[in-house]
Amino acid sequence: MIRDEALRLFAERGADAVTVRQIAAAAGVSAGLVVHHFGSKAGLLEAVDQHVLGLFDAMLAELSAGSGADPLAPESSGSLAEAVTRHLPADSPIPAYLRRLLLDGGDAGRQLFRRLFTASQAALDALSAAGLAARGPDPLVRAAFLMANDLAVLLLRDHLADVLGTDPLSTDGMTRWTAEVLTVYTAGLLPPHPTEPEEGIQ
Amino acid sequence: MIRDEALRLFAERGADAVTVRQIAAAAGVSAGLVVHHFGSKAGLLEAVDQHVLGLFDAMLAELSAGSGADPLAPESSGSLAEAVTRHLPADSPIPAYLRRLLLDGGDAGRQLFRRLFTASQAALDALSAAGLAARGPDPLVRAAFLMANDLAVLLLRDHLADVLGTDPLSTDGMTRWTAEVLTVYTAGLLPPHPTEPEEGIQ
DNA sequence: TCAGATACTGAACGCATGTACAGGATACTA
DNA sequence: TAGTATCCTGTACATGCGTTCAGTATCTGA
Repeated sequence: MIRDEALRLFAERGADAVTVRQIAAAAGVSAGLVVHHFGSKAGLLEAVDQHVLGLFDAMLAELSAGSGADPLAPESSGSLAEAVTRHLPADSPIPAYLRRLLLDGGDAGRQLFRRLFTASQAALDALSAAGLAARGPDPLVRAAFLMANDLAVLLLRDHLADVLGTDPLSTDGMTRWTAEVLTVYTAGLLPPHPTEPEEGIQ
Repeated sequence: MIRDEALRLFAERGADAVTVRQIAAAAGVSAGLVVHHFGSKAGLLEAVDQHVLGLFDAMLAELSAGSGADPLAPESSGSLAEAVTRHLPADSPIPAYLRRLLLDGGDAGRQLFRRLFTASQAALDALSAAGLAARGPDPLVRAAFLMANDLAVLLLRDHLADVLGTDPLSTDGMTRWTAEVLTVYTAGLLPPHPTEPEEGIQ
């Protein structure tokens, strides 16, 4: 499928760096056909954007539905990264495309971010209502902070994998990351007992 | 100066989306001169990369030196965003360029990220030694988490400004953001008293 | 069977790009 | 004042881009 190959290449290199001819070659067709089906490269890009936004909406819906069912599970803190890891194969181009969408994507990116922010606010409110978290002195900023922390994993995936030695979106890496994040969110950064020294790890 | 105009345009639109002719026009010279001075567009890009990396190193050095002097100050938690805000004019293209460097920049980006990660580890160690934070069960991940949270402000600046109504790298926005982050890092997300309901704000 | 829609190709076009180059202007040295 | 290095311009060129288009194959329905 032309659109899937375009999605993969756009995610990998960015839409500007990919030529219509490369997409056509990857899909095993001629460049003319790509334009014939989508009108133009911009049309193709928009089709891919809409496709990914659709997938994402489905994921987000399932995520918030799931958190209603079991708000005590760690993933109900609204972790997009975890939802991505759980619903998508390890080599899916979707995470990278979401990244591009948030960073380059003009209007689609803003739409996506706003939807995420609303979801993050709702998640924080739900946790607060359940007594599992406080909305804090500045709930808007707290919701944004939690969302930004979550997105950072997506945006910095490659760099983090580089320094940590584990892809943070793999099952193992996610577990490791989530455990640490949960520790901080539960008790903050402070040591449990100020007089008792920490064990030195690494 | 040609290099400064290139820096500004690269930061704004990304290196690939800027032409040598645009840079030349912005600097008030001919396209030929740009190539004459820097050999090629790639050479210019490398020169700008090195320039920004140099500026950044100076900032990082001053940051860690400052944290040694007063490790109790909020900014000594190693906040890159705050260092950027403090040392650079509000309309500086440097934050946006750092963003591009981390996201697109191949080798320079990786270098930058590694340097940041090392600094983050050192900051966490220093805070731990001072009894102000724990290295946690997985210090590597904790250092990465703190750094990623910090970088997220840089990477998502525009989107955050959009939903919050304040540029998080402005003085006001930074104050607001830092206060909330410090609250979470100090006490976690949990409400101070489980039975006592939160005040509803917003 | 046959007409018409649809899928598809390959060549061509205009355009913008990075770069090369020949030469003009300017400044510095002797 | 003459020579020379440096700064700088405008033109030109090859390349690769998105897109157009005429034409061919393949499928669909009556």
